[in-house]
Amino acid sequence: MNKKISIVDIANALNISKTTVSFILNGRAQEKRISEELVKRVLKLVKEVGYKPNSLAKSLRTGKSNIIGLMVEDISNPFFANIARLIEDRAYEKGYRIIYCSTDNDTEKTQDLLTMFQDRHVDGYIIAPPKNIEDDVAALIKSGLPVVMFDRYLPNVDTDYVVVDNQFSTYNATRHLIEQGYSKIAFITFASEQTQMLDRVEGYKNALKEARLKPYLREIDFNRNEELIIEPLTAYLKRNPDFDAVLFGTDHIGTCGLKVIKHLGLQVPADLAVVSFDDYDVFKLYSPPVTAIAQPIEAIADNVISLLLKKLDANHTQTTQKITLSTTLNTRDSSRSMLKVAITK
Amino acid sequence: MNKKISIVDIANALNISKTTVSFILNGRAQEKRISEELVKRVLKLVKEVGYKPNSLAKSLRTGKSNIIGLMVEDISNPFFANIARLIEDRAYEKGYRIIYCSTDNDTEKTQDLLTMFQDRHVDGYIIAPPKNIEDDVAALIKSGLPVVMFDRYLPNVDTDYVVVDNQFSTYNATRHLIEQGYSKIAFITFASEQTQMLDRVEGYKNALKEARLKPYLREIDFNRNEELIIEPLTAYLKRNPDFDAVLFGTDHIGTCGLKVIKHLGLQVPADLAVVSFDDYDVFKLYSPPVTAIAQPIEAIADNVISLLLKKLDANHTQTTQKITLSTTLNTRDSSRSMLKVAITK
DNA sequence: CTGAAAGCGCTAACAC
DNA sequence: GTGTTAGCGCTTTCAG
Repeated sequence: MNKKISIVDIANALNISKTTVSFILNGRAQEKRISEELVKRVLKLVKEVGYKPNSLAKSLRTGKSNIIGLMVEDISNPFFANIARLIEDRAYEKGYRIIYCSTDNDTEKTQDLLTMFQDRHVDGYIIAPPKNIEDDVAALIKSGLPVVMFDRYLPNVDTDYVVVDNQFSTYNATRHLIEQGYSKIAFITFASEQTQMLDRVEGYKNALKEARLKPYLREIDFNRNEELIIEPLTAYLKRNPDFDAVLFGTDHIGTCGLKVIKHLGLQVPADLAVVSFDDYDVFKLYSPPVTAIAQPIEAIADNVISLLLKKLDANHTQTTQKITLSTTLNTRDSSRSMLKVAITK
Repeated sequence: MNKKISIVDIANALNISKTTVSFILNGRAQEKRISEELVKRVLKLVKEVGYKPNSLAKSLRTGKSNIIGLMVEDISNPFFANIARLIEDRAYEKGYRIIYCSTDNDTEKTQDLLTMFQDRHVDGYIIAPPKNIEDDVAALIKSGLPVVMFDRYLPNVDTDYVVVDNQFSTYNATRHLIEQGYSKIAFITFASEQTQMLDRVEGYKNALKEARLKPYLREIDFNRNEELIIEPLTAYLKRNPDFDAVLFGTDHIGTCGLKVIKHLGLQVPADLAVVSFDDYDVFKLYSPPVTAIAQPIEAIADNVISLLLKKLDANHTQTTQKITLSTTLNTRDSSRSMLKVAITK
């Protein structure tokens, strides 16, 4: 029923024109010097009948929607789910609605989604971009749409983004392992050509090079089926029983890694010290607790949304901003030197 | 640039009417007996210039959008995040896009979101309903919109839903604890008047009554700030050192519970046996592994989406369907009788 | 087979 | 101060 009431209906009911109603509803009554009394009558009727302007039509006309499109890699990944949630909250406070989608790191799907967002007249875009999406994003930006990226960025596209200092994070974590006396340190991560992964690999390698140690890098193809991650991981660890420490490149691979370690019956850190990127409950609750690189999720969300809101603001005369936040290495027993662990026991 | 091309442009370019173009684009060329040659020319041009029909305008006209609105309680909760992801996948295969939002169990926010979905001409709704939303959902259904609920349902609204057998699940889990020799069994969960929670409490109570044991129910108010869950939980456990087992009502409270248990230095299951609703990595990886009630996430997602697609289908002459799926109790060491644990060691 | 024209609900010049 | 009117881009009846 509500749905059928249009601005015309309420204009007719009051014997005025829909323009007047439109002005009043859009807060331009003053400006248009519409009598207060009329304004009241209109507002009253609107309340009474529960009239809601059809925002679809509005968007069609204005090109604005108060909706922000958020594209994460995979909403079932805790990192993205948490960020999404925080961004949604912040946006909601400011009167924006968020609609999100998972890109699955699939370029085609992302393009498709981008198109959908675009002709849904989304006002702004927050994207964790998959590969090969440069052109599409560049086109978006060129046509004046506000875009903010996070988690990773596109080196060849000049746009605002919020990322963490991936390179330093793994450098620092690796150094920590070295300082604790480990020397055969593997880095196991997902194969990816995206900035965040490349940087993490880089940081790991740098730390090892500095200490004149040999790197052992294993990149596993991502797969939604966990078995297909666990299997090569198991094989790799079995094939290299002499590793004394391992650094996992993401929370997901870290979790899989723990399963493998548990299954193989390895003692942490005696047989193998462990550090993982991202810090979640699994790591905190594991025995022993796992050292982890914590990303500042709240700060990421805050920065992303305020960057976007700034761009959404009428006077967007600013240049692009690239924000790099730092992570925290939460050291726990999984990576302490075996000596110290023995002592504290 | 793409954005500016409209159906008129392509009609003009070919010197035909936009009607013809529209027909061709909507696969009604045959029906309208448009020459194959023309069809080809149109399609070719469309490809060339990369014309995409503006779906906003299309929706305005047809009232259809091929978009499904999905409202979960909190997207950062793994249960909902996983379901959302699976539903998104299934829908995508069928040509539907999903837009999701978190209701936060906030009635007002949900109403607001519902309105947004509604005038975005969402084709169907998938909702994990918060309380006091009966009227709004009833109105939705009354106006002929397809609605499917999941995780919980509204007893007073006759609609399709997919839930799990909550009552039997906790009954079964509690019985398991009793069989393992535990007798002072607490049930700790979030305060809620929703069907899923009420059923879980009921199942727990029934099992205890059957065994003539006393129930110890503690309902904690939900809070986004984990501290405010951990604190009362800690207090409750400290106040009742004689509990020999505890059943947690959701994954979230289960995770918090583990933190508390770890912090208090309690041995599981010697000091306290543990079972939790929902089965996630944290429980599998904990030492000892935690017995958990696993919800059939894939089946829930499958059923939800196929129910909705069925309703979306033109001939929706069917009555409402209420689907209740069963859970699986994955028994692990956290709830084995202490005797057995000793033996297997 | 194809085209003219109405209209989805709203906004914003432009007139009165 | 208020009303008229022309679209936004598309679908669809109804005439040719």
